[in-house]
Amino acid sequence: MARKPATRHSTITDVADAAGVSIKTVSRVFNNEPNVRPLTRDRVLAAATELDYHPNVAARSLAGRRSFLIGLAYENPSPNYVVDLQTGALDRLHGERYRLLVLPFADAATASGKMQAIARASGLDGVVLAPPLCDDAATVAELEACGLPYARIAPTSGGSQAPDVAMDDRHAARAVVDHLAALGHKRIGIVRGHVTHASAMARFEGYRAGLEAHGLPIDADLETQGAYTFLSGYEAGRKLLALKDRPTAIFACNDDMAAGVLNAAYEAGVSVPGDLSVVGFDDSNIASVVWPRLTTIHQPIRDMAREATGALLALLEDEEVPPHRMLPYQLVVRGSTGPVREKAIR
Amino acid sequence: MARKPATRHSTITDVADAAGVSIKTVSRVFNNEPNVRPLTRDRVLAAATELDYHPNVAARSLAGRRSFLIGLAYENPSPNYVVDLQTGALDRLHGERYRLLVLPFADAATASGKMQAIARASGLDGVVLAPPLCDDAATVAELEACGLPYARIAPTSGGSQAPDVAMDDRHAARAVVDHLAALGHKRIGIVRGHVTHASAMARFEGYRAGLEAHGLPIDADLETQGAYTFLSGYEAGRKLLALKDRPTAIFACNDDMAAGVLNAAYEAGVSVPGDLSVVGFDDSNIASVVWPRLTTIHQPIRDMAREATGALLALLEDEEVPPHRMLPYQLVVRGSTGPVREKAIR
DNA sequence: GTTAAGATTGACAGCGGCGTCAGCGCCTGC
DNA sequence: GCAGGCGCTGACGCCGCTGTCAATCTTAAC
Repeated sequence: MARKPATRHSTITDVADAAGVSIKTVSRVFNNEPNVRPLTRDRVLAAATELDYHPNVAARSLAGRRSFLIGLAYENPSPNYVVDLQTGALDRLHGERYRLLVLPFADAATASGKMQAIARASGLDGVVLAPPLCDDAATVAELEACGLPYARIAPTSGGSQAPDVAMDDRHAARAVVDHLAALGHKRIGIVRGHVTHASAMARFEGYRAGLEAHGLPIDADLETQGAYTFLSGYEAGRKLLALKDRPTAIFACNDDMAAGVLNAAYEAGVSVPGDLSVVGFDDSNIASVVWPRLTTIHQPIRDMAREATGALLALLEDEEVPPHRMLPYQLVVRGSTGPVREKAIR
Repeated sequence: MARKPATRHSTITDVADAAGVSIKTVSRVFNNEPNVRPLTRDRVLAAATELDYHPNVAARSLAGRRSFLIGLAYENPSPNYVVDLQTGALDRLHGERYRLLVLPFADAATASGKMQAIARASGLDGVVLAPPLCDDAATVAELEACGLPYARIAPTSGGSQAPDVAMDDRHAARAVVDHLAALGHKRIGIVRGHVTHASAMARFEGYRAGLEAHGLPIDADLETQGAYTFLSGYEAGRKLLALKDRPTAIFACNDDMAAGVLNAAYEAGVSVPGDLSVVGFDDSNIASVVWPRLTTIHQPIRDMAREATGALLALLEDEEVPPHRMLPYQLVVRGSTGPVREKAIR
């Protein structure tokens, strides 16, 4: 076996002896149980500090039948997204006893059926599900079936009474159209997101609702399909820019695709934002690294992850949990959008 | 407490009873201990399958005095880097009993002194240290002091006999210069990395060595200091492009800074790669998202993380561990570099 | 056929906590 | 002054598994 530290850590028995109480009382103090006289509590705490006592996680897990481990499951390939997710979850866990296990999956199919095995193998107390995994029926059903508590981030499918934290994709997409319309754009193209992401549909609906609200016609030519990847955005951009009556603005349903559109514009010699305004979605770091920087919707991913983790903790502690929460988004206007040029120069 | 699954999981005793052996024998089978007759082993395995038995992690940890948890500690802010790191570590852990806890730190100062507390609180068996944290003397000393096994990824400071896996930064930087020199560049600027990253020094040395090898003069004006951030790259780029005798190529010591240089070039009306070649380092996804795509050094981050994790596991299992490993890098040539233009047009 | 060295197996004592329940002192109400 | 109730505390039995060590069974050499 591995080399062990020479120092033997003190145990609950040591503390009990030092404080002149029983181990049960020490246990009470460390678990914030009621019915411990303040004086006794202080004695225990003092002894614990003195001995540098820290409860043994494994023993607690074994006796208490809970691991204090929660999983963060996702299948999103974007590093920025993933890190935001993790950061949010860790934010919430900071100072708590719970620890975080990251559970990346290649895709929903991979996750399906394995969730329970993983949860058991790792002894998870609960799971936070990020999109689009949180909308995978099989995965959710599996969790329900084995009774593992979970919370979801920005789910779009219902049918679960687990708590969730979301943002209003539809409304945000609508805000994008409002922004473009205010700049005078009348031909606004869209690069839709991957169909397996339910958010893609919400954004698309918001786009259409926005057009209608501004009295703009809906034109199927302006609606292209992407897959949330840079390449798909690039191709969609080429297609849109090749139209005889091309759009003066393109709304890509995430930043990666918006970056792709930007590239298509460079290639076609279309200047941004002079001849074409481009809007992304997510406010990932890509948005600030391309030129010009992207006008985009800032998704509160980190906040959502934090709140969802909080909801899961509440669930685990048998506290009251609000079933649904909606967090605000933000339209971040940068250099990739500008007023429409009345007479396009070319 | 949290709602518990209605099903009670079977225990080692159940399996032992079903197989007609003692619990110790079951334990032997599940721990791959020697001296179990194949026939017995099969009986145990069959019973375990029948009962859907899975060893209880907490009990194992408590009795075996090891948690099967390893930490991945880093302070690198780049999501791409972080995710590569995690993916590599998880790659190696796949199929093992060990699980991964991610331990992000804001900076080395934050990590220092807390490492031991975290390790104890979470019951870590060992830690994988990523750069630049792995070069933080205080952190390393702390781990040594408390006897916690660890492995390092791409360390540049010595003084530790812990295993490490690295790549040859110096040689890679040298390869960048070779590439540029082969394209005819004679004035090659550099945007150095943050001084706290020891790799920054190695890359800088490689750069200088490359210049010397090609008989190119060393010019202090061409050496600028960045901080591995987009913004610092942008500013360094502006500075270099403002020189009266400006460079025809710029080597930025990471991709973020290279993206910044690209932006500075756009602003200055300098075309890339026509008037200026730009090279990055890391091959993060930024390299493929900017325009033109970056010629860069592909760092085998994922591979290094995988190997370092493997080394740590070997350490934990008391196996033989090669103290140092060096993994190959790769020069990825994309659109941001080209032959020097004899007469710059401007 | 006998015997010592292995190979195989099991009994049992923890690992370090938490849950249960009983014990005891003190306060309240009558 | 007494009974009942509540607040506080401790004894003790697990939780499910691994380490130790002794017991038993094989196997191979003599």
